[in-house]
Amino acid sequence: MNSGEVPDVVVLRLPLYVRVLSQLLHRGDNVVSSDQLGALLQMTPAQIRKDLSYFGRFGKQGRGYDVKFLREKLRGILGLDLKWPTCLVGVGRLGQAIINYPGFVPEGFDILAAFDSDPEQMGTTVGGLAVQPMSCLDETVAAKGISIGIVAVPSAQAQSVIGRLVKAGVHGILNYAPVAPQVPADTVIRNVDPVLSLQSMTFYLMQDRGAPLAAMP
Amino acid sequence: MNSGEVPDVVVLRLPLYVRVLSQLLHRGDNVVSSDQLGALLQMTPAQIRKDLSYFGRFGKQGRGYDVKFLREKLRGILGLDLKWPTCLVGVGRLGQAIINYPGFVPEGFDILAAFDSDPEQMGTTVGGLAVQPMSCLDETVAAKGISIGIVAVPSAQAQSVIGRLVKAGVHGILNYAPVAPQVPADTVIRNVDPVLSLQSMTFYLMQDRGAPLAAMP
DNA sequence: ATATGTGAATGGGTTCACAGCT
DNA sequence: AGCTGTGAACCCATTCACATAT
Repeated sequence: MNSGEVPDVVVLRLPLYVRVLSQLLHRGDNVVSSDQLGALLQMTPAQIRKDLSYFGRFGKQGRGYDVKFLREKLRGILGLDLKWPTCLVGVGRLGQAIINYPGFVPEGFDILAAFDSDPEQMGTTVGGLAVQPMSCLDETVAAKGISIGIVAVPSAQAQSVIGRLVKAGVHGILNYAPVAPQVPADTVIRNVDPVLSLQSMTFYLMQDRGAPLAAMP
Repeated sequence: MNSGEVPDVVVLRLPLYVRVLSQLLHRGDNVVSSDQLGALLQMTPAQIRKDLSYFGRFGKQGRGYDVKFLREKLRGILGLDLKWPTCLVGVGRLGQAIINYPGFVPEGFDILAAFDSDPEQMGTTVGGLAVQPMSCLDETVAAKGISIGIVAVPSAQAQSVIGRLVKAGVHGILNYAPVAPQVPADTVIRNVDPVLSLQSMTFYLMQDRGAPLAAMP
């Protein structure tokens, strides 16, 4: 077991492992090998074993990993067995889609408050939450112990909103605005940016003209 | 100039450069140095210069880069000066949010068709597009020359929908379903997965308890 | 027999540092 | 003088291969 620093790329892969293990559990599989996991995730068995070795020894030599056990361990390491109080800033079309997305809550990310700077939004309700003005942000974040902020405001406002969230005590930001915001070193930020994804995809699509689709017989 | 293989990480960064250059152009800046770009993107100047060197020599020694010129070059390399016919599969809440998102079209990604397997959706219109049954997929993809598919269906259907898109001739997939789909080697896939992002974030938030926020004086 | 856990080897991306151009 | 372009050095992640456990 390696108790040193864990590479960021490894941490990024852990949730993927948890997800596959959940699927296996659902199917009724009790044991998996790193070979099987590798096939499901399209990665080498060695990488999976190495990744896991940063956190402990979870397998049984000759057998493999107990699905339920490994899943619980990884969930604990990631803190997925906890509730994470979350808030949303920006309740436009995108914000509404986010708050109504049924995938966050079952994973422990409870959106407990919604904010918007538009006076017209005040008094309205989104996903069962009363939309609050930005002036309530500090108080609500403190009162509800909110540690994660989801940012769904226009690009021009994103940086300042993120600054306010951080100042209010939020340490994690999920940003949907197409910008590269600056945050303090002790703040974790993740950007959801489908346009960037598409724009790097087209590079490869361009090369494709006449790519090896299938060898002629 | 290095005409060999370009690392994938470099391609992933190019759209970021384009975006910053667009901002600079908008502000009226005509010239930038790799130092300035590095400060804006929080990366080292050396990395920016190295990245660009894979594609050519775009700067002027002693001066820096002409913003407009570099932006045009990078847009050309990525194929962003082209129109990319795109389709959407899945017009549920998420799909509707995607099709109404105003960020795709101005970047050249035109959603020209929408599909859904739900019979109740047939005949309805989403974002100005008539929702088509899945049986029309092959024909429409061919007829409109669609090369990119956006997948916003439930997890259980995602893999089969992606398979159908690929078979229909689509070479790029933007997948919103929380799964890790398998695609042929000549197909490019990008996953938009905010839950995974949050789940790797909590690992660091957990470590934070008592983290170095500021040194005591 | 079979599959983990892990040092060692490998490979690839980032940073350095300086030659070269303006 | 100032900043790019780039081989070389460095660093870190992945893969290998085998000792080890069941």
